[in-house]
Amino acid sequence: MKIAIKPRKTPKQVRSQGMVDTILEATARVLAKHGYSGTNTNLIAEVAGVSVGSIYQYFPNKESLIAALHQRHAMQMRDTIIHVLSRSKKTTLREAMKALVNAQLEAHLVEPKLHYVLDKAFPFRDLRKNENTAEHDIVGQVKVILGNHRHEIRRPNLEMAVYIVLKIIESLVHQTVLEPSRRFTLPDIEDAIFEAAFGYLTLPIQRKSKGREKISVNMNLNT
Amino acid sequence: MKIAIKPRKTPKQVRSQGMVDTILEATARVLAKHGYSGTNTNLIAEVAGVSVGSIYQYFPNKESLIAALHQRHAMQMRDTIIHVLSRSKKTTLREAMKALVNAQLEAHLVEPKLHYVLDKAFPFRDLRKNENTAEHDIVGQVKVILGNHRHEIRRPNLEMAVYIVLKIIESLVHQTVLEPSRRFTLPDIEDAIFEAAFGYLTLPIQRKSKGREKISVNMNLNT
Amino acid sequence: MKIAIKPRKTPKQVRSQGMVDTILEATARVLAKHGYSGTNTNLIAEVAGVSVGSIYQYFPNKESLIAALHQRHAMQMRDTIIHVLSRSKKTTLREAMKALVNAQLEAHLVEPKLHYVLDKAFPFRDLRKNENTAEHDIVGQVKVILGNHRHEIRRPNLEMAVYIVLKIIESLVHQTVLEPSRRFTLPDIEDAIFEAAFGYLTLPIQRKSKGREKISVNMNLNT
Amino acid sequence: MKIAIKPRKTPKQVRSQGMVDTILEATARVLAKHGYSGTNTNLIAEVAGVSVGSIYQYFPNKESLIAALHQRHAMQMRDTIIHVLSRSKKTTLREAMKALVNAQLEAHLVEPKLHYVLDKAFPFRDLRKNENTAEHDIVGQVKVILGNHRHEIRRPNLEMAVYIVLKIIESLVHQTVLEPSRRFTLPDIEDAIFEAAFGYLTLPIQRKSKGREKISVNMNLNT
DNA sequence: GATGAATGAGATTTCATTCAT
DNA sequence: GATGAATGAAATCTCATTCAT
Repeated sequence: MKIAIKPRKTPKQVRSQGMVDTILEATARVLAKHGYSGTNTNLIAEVAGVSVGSIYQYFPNKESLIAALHQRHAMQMRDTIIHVLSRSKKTTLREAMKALVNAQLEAHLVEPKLHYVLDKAFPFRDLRKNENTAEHDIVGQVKVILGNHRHEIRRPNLEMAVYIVLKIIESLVHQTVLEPSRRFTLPDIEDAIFEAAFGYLTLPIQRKSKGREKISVNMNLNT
Repeated sequence: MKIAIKPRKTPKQVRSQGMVDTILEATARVLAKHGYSGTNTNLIAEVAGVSVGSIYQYFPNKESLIAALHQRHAMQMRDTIIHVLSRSKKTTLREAMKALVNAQLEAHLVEPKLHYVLDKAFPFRDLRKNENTAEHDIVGQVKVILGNHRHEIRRPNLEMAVYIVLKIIESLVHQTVLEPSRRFTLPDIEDAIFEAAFGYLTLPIQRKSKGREKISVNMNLNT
Repeated sequence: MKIAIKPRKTPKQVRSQGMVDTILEATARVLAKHGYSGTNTNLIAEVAGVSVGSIYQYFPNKESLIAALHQRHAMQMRDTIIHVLSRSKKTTLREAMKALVNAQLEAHLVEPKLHYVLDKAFPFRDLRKNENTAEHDIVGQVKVILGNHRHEIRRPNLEMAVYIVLKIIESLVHQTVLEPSRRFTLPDIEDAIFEAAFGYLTLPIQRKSKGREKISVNMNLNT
Repeated sequence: MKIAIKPRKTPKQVRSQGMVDTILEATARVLAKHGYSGTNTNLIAEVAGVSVGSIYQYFPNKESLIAALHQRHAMQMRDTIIHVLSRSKKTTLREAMKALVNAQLEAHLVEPKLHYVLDKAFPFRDLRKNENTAEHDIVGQVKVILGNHRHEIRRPNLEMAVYIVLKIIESLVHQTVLEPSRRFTLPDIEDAIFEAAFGYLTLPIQRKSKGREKISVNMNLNT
């Protein structure tokens, strides 16, 4: 079960980079069309108009191929989001949050089916570390923006506020994109996502109710 | 790809029911330990201490096996949540929401790795219908509770409020359980999830900003 | 390059043992007919009249299959040799050595082409350890026999004499079988092998010539 | 399976010859390090610091590459042995045989692992003809030397004596080099090899035992 | 009903060889 | 000549499913 994940070559020649792109593009198409378990290297090669051998010229195995695709998408998303955020640095918190929600949603709506597969069907492992760079960059940007509006925010811990706000947006965006509601329109949902994020940030502090029972369940995931 | 999904028989004999349980239990264990792509019927049979043939006695194929497991978990979760909600019908909105968050979290913390797989790596779309019964029940309960506190809730569309609140809680709970943060404690995250839900419900209405640009991306998932 | 070598199951049911035998038989036939590089699992399965899957039911990979065959042959040879030796325990050293040479030769002449491949084309690794049991048994028997005739033997170190005598016989037998001479008859070669072994054992000791230059080449094989 | 075996060209340019050497050197290294089945042209090219294409500039296929290496080694060994033998033409039989054993051993100790592969894992039968020139030369030299000491040698057939003596030495040297004994020192084994060869040559003739049963096994290798 | 050995289509991966640059 | 990306036939191996016992 232990498999190399890194790409076999990091090709720097123009020709090779084209090959890698072609392969990843085909992988994305196949993944989006046939789902994870319907995806196989021969099909990818065929769709890419390339021979199977070429895939293994650049990726040591199927997993690394999907991992690379995953990483590429994380990067693309980060770029989109960072770009949008940078445009809204000087606006109100409200506008900034709206822009953030909108950016996330837009980024995910580009290839929703692919996102679905990449996100849902991805055989876990902690390849997610690949995303970390991307996520780290996003967190940094958001922290700056929330910092700029510290006085409007009611949460005492800014670090946590950033974490939770991003999770709220990310989670709801995923839900929206992956299992779109038939009952509500996208703009309405977009508004709702914003309201959840903004509501969280601005909800007045409440003194803790004492005596409330707390969870004491074992959270060990390594069973 | 067209496969029967319903279990082959709905055994009522005690012994058979035991067999089915044993198999589902093993499936859960294997799924949790090896992930979706590492799960195969022979392994399940081995872990169950049963022969492969017996699996096919009760399930027409591998997919139906996982579907049954999925359904079982949805039922278990529904029961947990309904139970908790029923206890908090007459309290404040705040307390009800806290109870709801707590119930979801508790329900998911029981077998987090399995939840991860069932939720993330689940390759079917349509089988989700299985959950619908369960989800429908939950939605009904929550609508009653929110209805009981309609005056505190600022969202004009109650249907949507129920949908979004449940998604907020579900999404954040999943996130929390599947990729637990190392930086924040579980109680703090639990509070944050509550604040997101409660903040959303109670955030004062804002008149729509006019001229805001709207998303117009094609959301068609069937490419 | 690290591959499990042990058989996957050590089947004890009659049915399974038959399968394993069928597979090994087919492997031997294919190996003998097509050589190592012409041997592949599909061909073996075909020749065995069995499906590929069945091979992998009992052997984790191709190598282990050939290793098992190797081991089986080592065992068979040991049995043959031990049997012959046990019949000649009370004869003269001369007769015992003749019997030993004859036994080795006979054992190897059964399936010479297979021996060729198994011995020559075997991808090294130290799977040879499998043979060790067999070899150990043979060494033991020969030591007893040489011990019975200690007074006729001129070599001071009996251990070494056993080692060298066995190597002489084994080496020459291999040579004879694997690349049969077109110029000399088998009986003549058999006599010659005996004479080499017997000559070695009975050659009068010569006091070492001093000052002779010795080899000082580095024998490290792990480059 | 029918493949041209001769090198594609016999390059006489200095540069080309350097290329061929580089390739053969790399082939030797790879073969010694990874064994026959672990050897592939891409790896050879990489180790040689040369492109695969260049290999096919000089060798029509992989087999011819290994054949060329094989031939080169046979030549090198012949040169070493002929050289040593020529120095000991006028000495005693004993000294000559010791020199022969020593020469063989030395020649093989240079790259034992490579010898192992070339000797053991070599999959061709017919290519051995390449060696024949070399072997023929060696046989000739040894025949001269044994002829010079005909009176000391007890074997009636000199041709056969030469054949067997060479086989004894070659076989035991191979054994020694390929699977070095942990129990005996190299000088002791060297002495033993000499004793085997010398013992064979000088063992007094014994009148044939009459009624002894002879082998009558079919030696046909072409099954 | 239960069993599990057997199946074989199909997936993954390798590597000798070619050929455009 | 030299290069090495690309090829694709062929090899290895997997695993859902069947069926004789």
